[in-house]
Amino acid sequence: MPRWVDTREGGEEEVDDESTSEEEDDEEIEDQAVEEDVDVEEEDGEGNVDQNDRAASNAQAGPSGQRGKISISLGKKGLVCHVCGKKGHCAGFVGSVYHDCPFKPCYLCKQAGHTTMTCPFRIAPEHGCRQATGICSDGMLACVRQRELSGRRQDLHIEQNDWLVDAAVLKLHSRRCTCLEFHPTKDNIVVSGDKKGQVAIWDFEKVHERTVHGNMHRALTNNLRFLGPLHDMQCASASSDGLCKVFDVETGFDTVVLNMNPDGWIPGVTNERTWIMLYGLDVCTERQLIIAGDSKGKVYFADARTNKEIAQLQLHKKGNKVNTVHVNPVNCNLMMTGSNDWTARIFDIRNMPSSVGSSSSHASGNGSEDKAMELTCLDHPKVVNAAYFSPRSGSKIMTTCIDNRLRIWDYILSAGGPPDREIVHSHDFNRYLTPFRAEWDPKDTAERTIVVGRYISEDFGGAALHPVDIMDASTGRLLTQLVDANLATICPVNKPHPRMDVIISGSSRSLYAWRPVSEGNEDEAERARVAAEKKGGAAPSSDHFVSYDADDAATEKKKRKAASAAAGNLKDGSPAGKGKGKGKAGPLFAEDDDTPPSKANWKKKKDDNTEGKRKKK
DNA sequence: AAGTAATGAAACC
DNA sequence: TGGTTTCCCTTACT
Repeated sequence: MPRWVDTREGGEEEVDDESTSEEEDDEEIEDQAVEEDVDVEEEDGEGNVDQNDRAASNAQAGPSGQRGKISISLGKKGLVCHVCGKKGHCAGFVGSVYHDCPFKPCYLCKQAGHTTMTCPFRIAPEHGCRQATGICSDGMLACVRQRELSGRRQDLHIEQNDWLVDAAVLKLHSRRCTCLEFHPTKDNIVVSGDKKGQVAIWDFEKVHERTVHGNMHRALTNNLRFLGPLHDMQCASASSDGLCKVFDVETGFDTVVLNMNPDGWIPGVTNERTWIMLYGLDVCTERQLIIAGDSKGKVYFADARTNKEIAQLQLHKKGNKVNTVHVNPVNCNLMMTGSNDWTARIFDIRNMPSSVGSSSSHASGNGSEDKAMELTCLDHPKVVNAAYFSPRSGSKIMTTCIDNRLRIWDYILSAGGPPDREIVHSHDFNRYLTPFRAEWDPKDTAERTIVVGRYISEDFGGAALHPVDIMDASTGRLLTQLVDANLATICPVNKPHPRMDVIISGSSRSLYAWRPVSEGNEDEAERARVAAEKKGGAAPSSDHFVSYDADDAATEKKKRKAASAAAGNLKDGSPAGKGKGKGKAGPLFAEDDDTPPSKANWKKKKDDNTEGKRKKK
C-alpha cells in the first residue's frame, strides 16, 4: 500500500471525497458537445492508445478503454476561441482532454499543420530521432555485441515496470518546490528547497519524519548540492536572496559563503536591476570549490574550506540567468553552465584568469567577456533550463531547453556542433512552475536512462494527469511514464535515486516517492489502486501519507516551538490550523521590509479561459 | 463555483 | 537598450 503522509489538520480527510462523480460529469459534457451539432469529429490519436491504456490502469482505472469518442463543437456560433480570438470554435478541455486551437502551431513540437493531438512526436516520442551509434533497437544481442566490441560493460537498463507513488508528504513546503537533492550517505533522505527559501529534509522510508528549516533563505532556494560523502551533513544552497550558504542538514546551522547583496535591500536605491540572485550551483569535491551562477550571467567560485569567494567571472551574456552549473564527474577541470542567454557553455577551470577580483567590472563587448576559460558554446533557440554531463563517464551531455526539446550530445568533443539527438518533449512552461530539468539516472551504467516531468497532460481513464517520463536518451524512446491517480499536479522537479529504485518528485508544495511495482507486490498495489479509486483519488493509508500545512507563518512558528519542546524528530501530526495565512509575500521576500521588487502594479488582462476550463470535481 | 493573484520569457515598439 | 504587452493545458486560494 502506498504510504501517504498528511500532517495537516484532518489529514486524510482533506484530500478525500473529491471527484466521485467524475465520469458522469464527463459524459454530460461530451453528450452536450455531441448534441450541439458537431462539425469536427475528434481526431483520435490512434498511436498512443495502448500507451494510455496501460497507464490508465495505473491511474484511475475507471472504464478506461471504452472512453467514447470525444467531440468538440466547432459549429457553435457563439463560441470565441480564447487562443486565437476567432469565432466558431474554442480551444480547451473537454473533460480531461485538451483540444488545441486549430489555427495555432502544434503546442508540442511548435510546427504548423497539425495539433498536439495528432503530433507525430506525441504519437511516437522518438519520431525523427537518430539513434546513438551502436544501439540497435535495444536488443540484448546488440548490447552483448556492443560490449564485446568496446570492452565496456553495457547494461540493458530498460524500465518496464509500472511505478506508483509509494510515499508522499503533502504540503511539506509553504510554496512550490524548486529543487531536490539526495543525501550522499543516508539512502532514505532527500532534501528539498522551495520558492520561499525553506529547506526541508524528508525521510521517504519513515515518511512521517521530516525537518523544515524555515528561514534558510528569504527568497527562492534555486539549487541545493551536498558537499560530498566526506562532509555528508553539509549542503550548499543558492538562492534568489543573493546568498550561497553551506548548512548542516541536521541542525540547520548555516554559514554564508557568498552574499551578492551585502548592503541588503535599500528602499529607493536597490531595484530589480541591481539585485543579484544566485541560481545554478555545483560543488567540486576534488578542488573544494563551490561554484554558483547568478542572475546577471556571472559565475562565482568560492573555496569550500574557507567559505570565501575566490573569483567571479562574466561567463554568460550580461543580465541573463545562469540556471545550472555542473562540474564534470570524472574530470574536475571541466564545467558546464546552462543559461537564459540561450546557450550552454563548457569551460576549463584551469584557464581561470589569475587576477580576478571580487570587484571586477569588465565592460564592453556583447556581454560575455571572460572568454579565457570557455571551450565551447552550445547554442539553443531558447532558454536552457539545465545542462548536465552524464553522471558516470561524464562524456555525454544533455540539455533541457524551453523550446520543448531535450538535446543529447553523445561525446563532449561533438559539443561544438549540432546535438546527436533532439527529443521533442513537453516541458516548455515558463511561469507559475519551477522550470523543468531533465535528469540522468545515475544508476544506469549505459547512461541512457533519463527522467523528466511532462507539462502537457494526457487522458488517463478520465483524469488529466501529467506523467513523469522515463526516457532513453540514446533513442528518444519513452520507456515508462509515471502516473498516479493521487498525483494530479505537474511534476517539474524529479530526481532518480543514485542507488535505489526510487524517484522523488517535487510537485507544487509536496514531495512524492515513486517505486516500481514489484511482481510480488502487484496485488497489493492493485488494492491500493482500487482503494484510491474508491475514495476518489484520496489517501489510501495514513502510514504512507502525510500532509503538512506549512503555509501559515504563525502556525509554522508554533509548530517549531512545539517541535523544539519535544526536542526530537518531528513526529507526524502537530495539527496545523487550516492554512489561511495568505502569506502576503512580495515576489522576493517573505517577511519584513516591504519594498521588494513588486509587480503588483501589473495590469491584469482577463485570460478568458472559462469555456475551455478543465472540469475538476 | 467562478474569479484572481502570483509569475517569467519573449515579442514588440 | 527599456518599457509594455502577451501567452499556451498552473495552482491555490477566496
